[in-house]
Amino acid sequence: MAKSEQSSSSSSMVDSAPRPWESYNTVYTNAKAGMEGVDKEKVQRIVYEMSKGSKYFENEERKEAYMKQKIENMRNHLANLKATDLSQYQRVADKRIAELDTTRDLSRIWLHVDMDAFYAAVETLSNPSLKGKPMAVGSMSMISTANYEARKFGVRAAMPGFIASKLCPELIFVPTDFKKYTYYSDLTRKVYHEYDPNFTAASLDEAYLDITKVCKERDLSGGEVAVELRENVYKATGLTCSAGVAPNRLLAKVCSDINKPNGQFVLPNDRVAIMTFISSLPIRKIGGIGKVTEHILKDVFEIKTCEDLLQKSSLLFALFSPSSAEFFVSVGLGLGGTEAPNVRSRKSMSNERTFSATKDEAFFNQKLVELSEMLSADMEKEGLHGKTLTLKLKTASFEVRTRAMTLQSYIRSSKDILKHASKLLKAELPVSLRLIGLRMSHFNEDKDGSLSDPTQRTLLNFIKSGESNKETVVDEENSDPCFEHFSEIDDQKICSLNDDHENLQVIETCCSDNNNETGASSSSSSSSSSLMWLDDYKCLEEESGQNYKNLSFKHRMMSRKDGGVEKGKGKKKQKHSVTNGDHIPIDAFFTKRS
DNA sequence: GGGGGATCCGAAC
DNA sequence: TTCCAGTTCGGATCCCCC
Repeated sequence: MAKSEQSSSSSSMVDSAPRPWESYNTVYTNAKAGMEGVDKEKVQRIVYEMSKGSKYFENEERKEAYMKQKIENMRNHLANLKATDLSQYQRVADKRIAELDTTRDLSRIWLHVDMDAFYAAVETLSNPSLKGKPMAVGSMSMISTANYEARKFGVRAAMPGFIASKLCPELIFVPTDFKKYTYYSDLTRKVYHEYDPNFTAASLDEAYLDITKVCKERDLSGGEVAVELRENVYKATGLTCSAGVAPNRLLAKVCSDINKPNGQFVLPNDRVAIMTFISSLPIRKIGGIGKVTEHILKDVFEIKTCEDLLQKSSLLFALFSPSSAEFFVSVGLGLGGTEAPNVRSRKSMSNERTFSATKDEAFFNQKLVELSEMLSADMEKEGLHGKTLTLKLKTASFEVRTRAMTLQSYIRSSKDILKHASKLLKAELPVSLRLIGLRMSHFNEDKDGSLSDPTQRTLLNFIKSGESNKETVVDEENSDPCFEHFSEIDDQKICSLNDDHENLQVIETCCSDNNNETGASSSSSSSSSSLMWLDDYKCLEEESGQNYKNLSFKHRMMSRKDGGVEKGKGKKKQKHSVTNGDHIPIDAFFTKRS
């Protein structure tokens, strides 16, 4: 454990000296595997002190103020809700929760594999002298990943190297070598293929496998398959990985993080076990809930765990869009994707480069030439032509701007890209920039003019179209982009057409059953003790000292007195006034400042 | 009023 | 000393045009 040599640790600090770093929340202070026991306050202080006064810091402050305003607006809106509105939203929420719960599929066994500190592990493999030493892959400006020795100092991915270096002066930097990582990634994928030929690679070091079939055929449990697969990955690569086994992908992903590194966790295909597991799970553990969403849910609704998402469901339906609210409650129910995900077609392709801030237009033009050539080459590799070109700029003050144009015809050549990109850039001059990027979207594949895989059409599109036999090329513009999180929910919409719902009772009964049931079991220990999450760390139920089992829906938020809702005023048009029954989309709470 | 383009934000790795 | 990435995708709103 890294010891703080200057100030004492947060637990023993009792003086009232100002500690401004406490409110400087960066992603670096969020717990990540291997970072248990890190002196969070020390990390926060160092990051704060090294960032203070920089343009980056000023931009972070702007973003923070923006988020605070948004939270304030949401609170105001919450206060304006009438009791009648709330009970209406409660009915909507309860109905939806009951519908979602009836569509739960416990028939599949999903496995999520995650290589341990992948880039760092590969580098150590090719240079064993790095073993046991704190090491990061990346440069002084940015780190891609850090090994577990470095994480003990608070060093982690996406942290600038100079800050990491301050946190851990002995830190060894190794430049990134994607060729190497791709080679090892391919080796792991060969192993995955043996267990599920249709596995989904989420990145170079992560994959989802449906192991239902292999479990059945070989009469093995999910945990046994995971053990074997991890051994085979190790044999093939010399690298360790962690695995999570669960009835759906969302839960499998959460599970793979529990016993990292070189461990695994199995969540049984049992409703009670799932509800118990999910109930005390911090919302930030869920893929799709990041820093901002976590902040909003905590500050506005006092939602910290997935159980809270169910208990505050009426408020979520009142203040978020239906799709967001549905996502939140489905998380509260422990639902996730169980069908093999559709093969997705590429939506966009981009590249961008950061450099020292400058106003040099000749330099900008040179960058545009390079980016155009790179983009053109990448598009050629995949046989794509694009119609919409987006120029991305980051100013010296870290403000991000995008400027897009949709052309009459599809283009690919670097000459064409450059011509249009230059036009877009010209309109922004003069400007001091630190990044330029180009993105192409709205593709037309040039192989045969159709999408390569007709199954790319999402179920939602299918349902929405109301046509079951349409064989024409999918119109990408009409496809709903939200199937990533909601595909399973969308599936469920098909069977959620009846209006008479007493199903809530079912949930309450089942949840109260939790009182006497075990939640989850670790494959290593086969322990039947319930797992609790406290302050981002897991512990046994007995350790928590909290009663987490009450999933009752009785705790309803009381409506508060009406108050003025300040609407966003900014570049964009103001939203229409709030009317009864209308949800407020999240961005409506923004008060945009240029 | 709806569709689609433009823009921005959030998230993940 | 160094001084905060790159890529991709989805959600949502605004705005213009038909």
